[in-house]
Amino acid sequence: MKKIVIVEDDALMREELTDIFGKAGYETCCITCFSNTLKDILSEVGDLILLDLNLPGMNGFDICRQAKRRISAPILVLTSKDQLKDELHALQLGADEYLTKPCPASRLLARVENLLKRFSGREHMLEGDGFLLDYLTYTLYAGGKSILLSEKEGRILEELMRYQGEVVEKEALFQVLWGTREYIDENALQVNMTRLRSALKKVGLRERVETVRGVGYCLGGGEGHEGC
Amino acid sequence: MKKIVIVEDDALMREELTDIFGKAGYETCCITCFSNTLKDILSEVGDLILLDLNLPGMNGFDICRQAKRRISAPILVLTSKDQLKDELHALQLGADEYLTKPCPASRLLARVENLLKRFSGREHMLEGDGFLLDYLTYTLYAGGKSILLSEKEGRILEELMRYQGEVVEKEALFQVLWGTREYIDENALQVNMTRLRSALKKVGLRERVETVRGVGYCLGGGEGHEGC
DNA sequence: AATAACACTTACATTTTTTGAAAGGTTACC
DNA sequence: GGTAACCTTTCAAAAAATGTAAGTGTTATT
Repeated sequence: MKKIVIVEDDALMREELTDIFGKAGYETCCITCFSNTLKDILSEVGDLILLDLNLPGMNGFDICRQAKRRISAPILVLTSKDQLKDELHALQLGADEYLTKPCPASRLLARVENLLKRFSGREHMLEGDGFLLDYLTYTLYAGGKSILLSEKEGRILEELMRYQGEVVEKEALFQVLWGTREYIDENALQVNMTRLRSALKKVGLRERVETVRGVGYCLGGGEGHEGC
Repeated sequence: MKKIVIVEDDALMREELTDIFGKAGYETCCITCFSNTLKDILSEVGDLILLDLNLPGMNGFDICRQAKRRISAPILVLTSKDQLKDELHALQLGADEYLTKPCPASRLLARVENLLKRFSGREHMLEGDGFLLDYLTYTLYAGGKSILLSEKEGRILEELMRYQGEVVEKEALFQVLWGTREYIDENALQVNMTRLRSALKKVGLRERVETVRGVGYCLGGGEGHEGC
């Protein structure tokens, strides 16, 4: 049973949505407190996020962008903002569908189903800037190609992607790759980093992994944006 | 450069679309003769199909459904049919997006970009009944899981999927796996078939590969439909 | 129901791939 | 220009994929 996470501040609307999806055979989960919305969304494991943009005291667009970076579930924005520029903005930030209220239940359901279908099999995908990683099999998709990474290569890339734009310390990578820091030669990490870089190069992703001397590594976007 | 296949009977509209996408950096290709539309669509290798539903002398819905079965590119329906039921119908038949005319160029472009992004990395996916196979890396997606198949397992499944519902002869599989029939023990195929089946079972796909005694193997749907 | 032909499964040996150690080269910074 | 940090290549050990072998199960025919 697919689970939908509903992020909507209007209690009445929330009830209606819960009802619609309940009847259609979905499990739902509502976020009702908006003091820590993003964290709450991330901690709920759902198959689709239904997001209102008009949330009390915060920017819905920001939530959309941040959530998209961290989770692989599709985001459907359902909002009363019916301006074209809002739609374009939301889509650009990573929303996968944009519907305006009022919206017939049948359309909503059809679009939800459509999204879920499109994303089926993608539950384990992390999105990077111009590429995708399946972090179960370490399959890397980019530039119309797909290649397999070895476990170590894949695990490194996964970690860098989860903190995209931030610096991941070498210590953290040791922990992730070997579960410990002890008895591991630093060179082992470097060798695997070299291998990852050359794999990335094979699919046209050059110069993505930056070295931060003395600290660790950082996955940058194609060209300078971002920065935590 | 991404290529968009435009299926639209109004010449003026066609010109406008070509212009819009051309300026946005896409390659376009228009189908102008509608005596053999489906075949023409299938023979064009594009990254996205832009489909009008009101085509002379034929049912746009049918085209949508048929095309979806055969190609992996996303289908965007752009039509003047603004009835909700048409939208639902098209989405159900496999359309990936549904927009009604008139549609601002910016919205069209945003949605197209969105679709292309969603489908990037899926160029090498074969669709089965309830599962997907990346036939470059032999990554199998099903039941919310993804696993890697070994080369032989993957190559067998790929072949069976390409002739889904039909019987694939053992001879054909020998050819596909080893490039020849000679000097290969039939048991080698059987062992790999066992391994494939157990891999399928791991992701919840039981009893999919049927044995046709004396002839070969056949990939059936979940339960009885299809048939050569 | 006995037989023979075909299909399936498991264990093991061979080959291939992944991985870390070693050694030498390169780069950034004082 | 010297030093510390990082990168790269090569090689050997460990892990995974694959075929062989041997035995078991199933089906069709008599």
